[in-house]
Amino acid sequence: MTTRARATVTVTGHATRSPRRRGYGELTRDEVVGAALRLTRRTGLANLSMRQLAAELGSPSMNAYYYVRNKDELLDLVGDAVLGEVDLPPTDLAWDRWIAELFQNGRTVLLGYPGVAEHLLRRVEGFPNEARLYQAISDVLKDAGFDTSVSDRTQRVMAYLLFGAVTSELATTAAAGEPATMVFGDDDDVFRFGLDLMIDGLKSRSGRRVGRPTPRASS
Amino acid sequence: MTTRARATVTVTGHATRSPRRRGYGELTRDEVVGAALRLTRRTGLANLSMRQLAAELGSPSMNAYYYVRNKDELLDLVGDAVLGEVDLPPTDLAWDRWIAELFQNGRTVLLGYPGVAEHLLRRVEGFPNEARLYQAISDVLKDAGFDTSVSDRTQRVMAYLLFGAVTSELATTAAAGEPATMVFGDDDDVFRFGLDLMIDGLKSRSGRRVGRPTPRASS
DNA sequence: ACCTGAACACCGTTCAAGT
DNA sequence: ACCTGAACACCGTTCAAGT
Repeated sequence: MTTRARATVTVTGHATRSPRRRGYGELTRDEVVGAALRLTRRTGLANLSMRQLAAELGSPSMNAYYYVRNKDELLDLVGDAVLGEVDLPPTDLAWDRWIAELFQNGRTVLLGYPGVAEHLLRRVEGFPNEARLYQAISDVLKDAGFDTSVSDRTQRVMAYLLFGAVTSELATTAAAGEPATMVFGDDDDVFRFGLDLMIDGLKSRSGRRVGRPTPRASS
Repeated sequence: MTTRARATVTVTGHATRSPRRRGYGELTRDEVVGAALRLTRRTGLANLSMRQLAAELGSPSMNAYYYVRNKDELLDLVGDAVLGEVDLPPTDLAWDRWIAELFQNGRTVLLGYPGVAEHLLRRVEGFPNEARLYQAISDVLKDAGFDTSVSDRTQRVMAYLLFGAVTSELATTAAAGEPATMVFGDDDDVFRFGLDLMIDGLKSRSGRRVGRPTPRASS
């Protein structure tokens, strides 16, 4: 039913242009999302307003609405673009290490965009980069011998852990003076612990495949 | 440093009074929180404004600010009051069943107050009802033979799962027409699955105590 | 001690009007 | 096709002024 095609925004994020004033017709949907990404990195999604976005675009008013139906759609695009920055671990890893690494990559990326994890918790639709990640997880878990019901539930449950952890971590570090001065290197620890708990739980399911390395083929 | 004592709000939630106009000096901090709880049940924390709160209190303007420093403090009180509605499972359960039941209780309660799980993700301070829950979890895990480093991390990680799951579930059911008509009885399934994964992971830690029922004493 | 109501500086969104 | 700027209906918060 969506008329306007949903472009696979692959904005480079930090690389895009600065607040310089635009001429007529020089703006694109990707630049709007790019500006939103920059703003999110700097001040967090919670402090991103359509008016600040206009300022970041060098536009005197609300023409971003020409490229985006409403703010929520913009945030969806931002969220999916951020997911696009999450690298897939090398395919020759054993499934348990692959999963752990993927979600740790996800955490690192999301910590750089305050508020995005929180938004992703409320918006799960089928955006392209999200679909890419979920497909990859499915493949890996299937190769590891888990059936789709296990793999579907695993990815949802790990996403809850990831988004929940990042949201909470960002909130508490922000509450105690912005700089990374905090004692919290143990946030990493806690997240890793949660991941391990789930992975160990998976291993104890479908009994075998506990110690076996199971390196997967390249195709 | 906090001058005004933080009362252990134990508001009954659904039982408190309706929008009738108040006289002079009839308002209390607990009634403010009670009104906020009612509003949250009905329309969610996201749609709770200080002006609507005033209306719910039958007050023509912003006198709620006399009882609450700002909106965030109000939301903290609401959050902790909601946690106060979570019942502790009977102490004669084995630790793994106790944990599972507690978090399922938590999920049920939080699903009744849209937005509260999301708020709790950003605010972890030492409120009384939250402290009660965390203390209870610590005790149970300690009795089960886990050391404090495991138990501390476990409760954080399970809280992430709980708050993340509830936030996501509420968002997707809200996105598809409010009534509980959805096919999602499997939200329960997914959450239970995540809980089991973590509990199984715990069991595979400190090797033994896998099958043993370990009923705990009454003190 | 508690309550009022107007004010300030913001929001998201819409829309006639411009080029 | 794209951009503007004012307008609408909201926000959270503050504060002089009332009782």
